Amino acid sequence: MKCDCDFCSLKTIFFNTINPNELENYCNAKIQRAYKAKENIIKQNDSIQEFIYLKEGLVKLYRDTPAGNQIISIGKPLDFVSLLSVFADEKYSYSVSAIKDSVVCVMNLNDVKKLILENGPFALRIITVVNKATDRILFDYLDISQKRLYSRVANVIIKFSELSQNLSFEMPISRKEMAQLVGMSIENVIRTISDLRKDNIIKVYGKDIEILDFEKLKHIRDIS
Amino acid sequence: MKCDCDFCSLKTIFFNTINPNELENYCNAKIQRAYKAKENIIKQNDSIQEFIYLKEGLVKLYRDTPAGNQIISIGKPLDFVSLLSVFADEKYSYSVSAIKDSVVCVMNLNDVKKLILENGPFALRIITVVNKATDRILFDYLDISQKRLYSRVANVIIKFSELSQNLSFEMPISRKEMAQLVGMSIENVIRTISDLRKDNIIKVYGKDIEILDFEKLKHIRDIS
DNA sequence: CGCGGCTTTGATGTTCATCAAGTAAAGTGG
DNA sequence: CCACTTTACTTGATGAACATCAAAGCCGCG
Repeated sequence: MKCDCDFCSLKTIFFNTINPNELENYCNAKIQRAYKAKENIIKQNDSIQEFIYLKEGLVKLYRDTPAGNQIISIGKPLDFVSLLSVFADEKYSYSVSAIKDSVVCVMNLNDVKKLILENGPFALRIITVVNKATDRILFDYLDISQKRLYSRVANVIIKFSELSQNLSFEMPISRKEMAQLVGMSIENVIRTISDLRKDNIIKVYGKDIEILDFEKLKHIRDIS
Repeated sequence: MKCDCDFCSLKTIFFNTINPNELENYCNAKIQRAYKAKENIIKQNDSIQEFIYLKEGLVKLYRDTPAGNQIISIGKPLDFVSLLSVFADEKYSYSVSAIKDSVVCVMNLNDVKKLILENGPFALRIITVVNKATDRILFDYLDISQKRLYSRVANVIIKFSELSQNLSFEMPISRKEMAQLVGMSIENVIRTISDLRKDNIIKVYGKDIEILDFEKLKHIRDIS
């Protein structure tokens, strides 16, 4: 299934550096793939052949480690999926799977490399975008590693609230995944959520969460 | 002070993509700077104007946070110093200072960007190198965040031993800096070093460390 | 010499993981 | 559609890992 570049919101991310007649070629080479929730998009140790970005849905980037799964990042629409190590490595050092039903756009990595070789503005654009994305992941990680459970959980709740653009939203990941994301045990994640509920900062009905006191929640995220 | 490109070992890192007559121009635009130990090379929030890499010495990349200094990475010769966010951001989000007396090579960032625009192979090369470096930092961080104090300290000792290419070496950073690097308290870092000494895995005379049982130390690094 | 910073050790308390046990929810086969 | 199984979620109790506090020794430096 080819994607229709004229209506693809992703085009502007980097294709505005390509002249219109060239663009046609790349659009024809680009394909879309749809995934159901929980399906695997990339598997750790797969060889990197494609350049992938997320058009619709929600995905998680995670590593399989001896200590269990570790979630590196949550990917939103317009994020790159084959983000890290695309140009750095031969193999993926992480997996990607769909949290919600998702649609990705795929280009052959060699085509992208060819573009970098031939098109200076495109090269500069992609360096900027990829670096920005990797930086965000690294600094987010540096930030939370200094914080305690309470702040980490508050951080996750705020992020997903912002993602849904609503104070009342459905948490798209399980408690277990929240634990893997903040690097703590399931039980303590749940306990912290319960504490926030008891303090009337949030309301909880299973996966449905409503933020009652956003200022207090932000304060909890930022302290210590 | 200009650097003599013919004898600069850094030339091959990325300048092999530039043709010899062009090279002369860039070499002339490139300058060297020397720093004494503890001097600041980059300050957090400085505007990013230069592309810097380390020719000699040893540096630390760190952030000033409300919870104190946090060391992100140790930079070795041939590492990029203006590593992260060079192309992603306007301002440095971290500081760099010399641990040992150091020499850096500096290019104007606009010159590098111009090279990317005009020289495809150079662009591809620099994407690869920068990404590889950032990836290493991120994945190192993901690794140690799953490990306990014992393993983290073992990890640091091994890294500096490998850096000096000797089982017996002088730890170039203070205990405090070790604590900032592994994200734990000074006291517990010291306690762990003492434990390793008591177990006859290392010998310690202040900053001088000798690894007695390298296999056991690697095992401690890798468990949990 | 004395001051401040770095290092070290012990004692104490906090934060968190783990274990155990139970409830709710969601899938599964008859 | 219901018994059955499995998986997700929740709470409490306990112990391990780690931070913090306190005190003392060491070393360099003005």
